[in-house]
This record gives sequence, C-alpha cells and structure tokens, in this order.
Amino acid sequence: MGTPAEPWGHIRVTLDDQVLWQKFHQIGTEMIITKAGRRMFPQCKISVLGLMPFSRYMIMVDLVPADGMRYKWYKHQWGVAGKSEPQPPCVTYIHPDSPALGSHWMKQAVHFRKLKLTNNTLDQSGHIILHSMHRYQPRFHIIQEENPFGVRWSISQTFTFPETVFMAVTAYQNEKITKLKIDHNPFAKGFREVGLNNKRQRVTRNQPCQGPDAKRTRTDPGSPGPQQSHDHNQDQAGTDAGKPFGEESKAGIPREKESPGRWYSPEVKQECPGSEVTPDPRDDGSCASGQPLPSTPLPLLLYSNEPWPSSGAEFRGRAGCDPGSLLGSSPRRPGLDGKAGPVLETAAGSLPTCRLSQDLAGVFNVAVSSAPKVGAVGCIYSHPAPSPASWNVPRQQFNEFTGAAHPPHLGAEVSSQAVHSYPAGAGVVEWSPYPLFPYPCW
DNA sequence: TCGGCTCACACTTTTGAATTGC
DNA sequence: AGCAATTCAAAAGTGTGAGCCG
Repeated sequence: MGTPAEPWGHIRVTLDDQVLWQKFHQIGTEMIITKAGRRMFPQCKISVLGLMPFSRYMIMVDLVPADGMRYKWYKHQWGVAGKSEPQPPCVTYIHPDSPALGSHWMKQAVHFRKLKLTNNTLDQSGHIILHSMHRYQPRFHIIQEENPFGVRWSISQTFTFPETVFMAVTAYQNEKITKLKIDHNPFAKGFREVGLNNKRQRVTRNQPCQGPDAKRTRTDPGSPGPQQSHDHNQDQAGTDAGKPFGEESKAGIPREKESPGRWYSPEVKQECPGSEVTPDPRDDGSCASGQPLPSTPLPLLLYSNEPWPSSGAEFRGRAGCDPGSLLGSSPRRPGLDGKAGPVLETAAGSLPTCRLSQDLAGVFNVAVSSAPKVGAVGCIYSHPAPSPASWNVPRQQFNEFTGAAHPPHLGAEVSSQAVHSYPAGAGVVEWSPYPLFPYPCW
C-alpha cells in the first residue's frame, strides 16, 4: 500500500480497440441512443497499468458534451444546427467491479460493456442520458481508495481519448457508420449480407408486406421475409468475414483479451504534444497546466440546477473535476419529483461540511451496472455503510453545499489530477486544476 | 412538409441455470 | 460431495423501415 503522496505518477491508460475507434472516428462516430437504452459500439474498453496492486480503485465513466452545439445531418454531412439544449441529468457509470484492487484492474482490460445510453431524461435504469444530435466525449475516471478498508475515496484521475468522441443519434444518418457497425457488431450479423443493410433492397425483399400494416405482416407465415432472412443467415454462417466478437468468444478466448496499445501518462503530458492530436474544439491549450491538483474527495452524486455550460470552451475550463463538468449538470435535479434514475446517493447524516466550488451546487448521478456486483450496487441503494460504495446522502441536501473544493479532512497532501490522454504519438496527458469530485463522502 | 423519434420485427449473441461427467 | 465441462433455453442486443409527432 503506497502513500497518497505520488500514487498517480505512473498510471497508464490505454484505449482498447483503438484501431476500431479510429475507423469510426475518421468517418464520424455515431452512437444510437434509444429510450430503452442502447449499448455503445465500439464499446468503452481500457487497459490500466501503473496502479498499486494492493490498493483499491474505482473506475467509472461519464460522458460530457464535446462542445456546446447541436448538430443536424445535412447533405451527407454533419452541420451545426444551433446551440446545445440544456443537458439532461447526467449519470456516471461505475464499473461493476468497483471497488477492486489495482492488480484486478491491471489483470485484464476494463470493459464497460453494460454501459448504456438513453435519450430518456426520465430514465430510471441508470443509463447515461444524452441528447440526440449532440456530440459527447467519454471520460474515464480512476479513483483510489486510500486505505484497504474503504474508509474513503480520495484521489482521482481522468482520462479521455479524442477518438471516442461521438454523435448521439436516434437513427443512423451516415451510411458509412451503419456499414462499419454492421461489419463489426455481431448482433447486427443479420444485416451484413449485401442487400440487407440497404434500406431499399430490404424494402424490396418485403414488398408483399408493403402497406399500412406492413410491419405487422412481416411475421405472417406467408411472408417471404423471414424465410429469406433465415436462408441468408445460414449462408452467412460460413462466409462471415468479420466475426470480431463471436469468433473470439466461441474460440474460448477471454472476452477481455487485450491488444497492445499506447500508453498515456501524466509524465508524457508534460510535453504537451498537442500538435499531434486531431484538433478538438475543447482542446484550448489547457494541457499546459501541469500543476498538481487540490485534493480530490470522494465521488458523490451531485444534482445540479445549473445548466450545462453552453460553450465548449467554457466547459473545457471546468473539465475533469467538478460536479458540473464531470458529471454534467442537469437543468433540473432529478429525483426530487420521484422520477430520478438509479443514482448513487450519499447517506443521510453523513454529509461533510465541505463546500462546492461556486457554480457547482448539485448532486452527481452515478449509475452502476446491472451486473451482480453486490458491492457496488447493493451498497449504493442501501443504508449508510462504511463502504466507499455507500455514498448515500439525501439529495435535497446537496444544494445546500456551497464553495470550496477542499474538504478539510483530506488535507493538502492528497493530490488529484485530471488527465487528458491523447492517442497520438507519445500521447498527451492533461492535468486539470480541478478535483474530480469536490465532495468528501463522510 | 420535414426531420427526428418510437416501435415491432427477425435475427444473432450472450448469459446463466441445469445437466452431465469425472 | 465437489468441481469442471457441456447443453440449452431465455434474455439481451442489433439495424431497419413505417408510422407518429411536433
């Protein structure tokens, strides 16, 4: 168990499936969001190195606006349609293995396969709520538990990867993205065959069912649709060239199998090779700020009544740490009306006497996977407990927070960093002067 | 009229309980 | 009795296109 003095100096985070991400990024990644929740593809998967094997960490993901714009698909390309809408209640997804030892996280890739996106602002399933036609950037947060008994969570570090920026959509706009997804996503296997991933040809296939009730008649035994589909899938079974997932699993290869990638570390960031990176509207040179950060208290759920920053630049300045930027602020605090999604709440009576940074009144929404990780899920919804997962605090109390991001009990010896990782060249790590979670949990 | 969203659909993959074998 | 491997059904996840809605 190391001291918190320099626990972060050698952490390296690699984005897995980076080649795939870059393929999508080159075209302009689109992520389908649905009311019921849709998984990401490519999925968020990272490799972590440099953790202390016997220290415990939480790893979580949130999605922040990539800019302050709303987009529209016009003439085969994305164009700005205006300013972004007020952001919905933001949820941070905690990896179901959290908290776990550093050795556990480093043993294999950290896969956020259960992470789901939704456009349902009233979602209660813990899915990450996004607006369609907006661009978002996934962020990965690693939070260290200071002692092995889970007294508290403290230091945090944030990693982002420019190629993971995507456009949230309810229906694919770019046919190239559609094709790429079909080619790489096993669940879309049925659409891979030529003709089935083409809207017009698909319509032709179902012509006998055309008409106002066409949807219903597709299941009609007399309809040629299902039969043909079956045949085509049989053909496909032997000719499927991609098989990126299914083949892997059937071959008995661990799903978490890793492919080597690049590392991004704070040290590298100091070099600030920003020129190697695809220009990002949010990258406004803040990588130059290589200052140690104030202490980072525990992650909490922070609802905010503040609207999200309307401009990328503004948001960027806050990135990485405070509740407003990390998890996003919701125009309205969910939960007060009883419609809140599953959130990590802080325990009643355990509120610390910390203060929020000035514009950050609110409460985090923290989603946890549906996976049977009792430690993470159970505690979150249960009574106060001395576990780091049980940050339950009455939502209504969060708005009473004001002010500082330095909880007194953490002290200055605990530093935190927000790191912006770039895939290009040697990589870039960005240090933010803001703590990830400015509130202690107890 | 138009663009965005929802839904049911057919299909594949994944998951996990039940069963079997050692 | 305990464990690992296998089987199988159910659940989850996928893109599509028609229809709905503002």
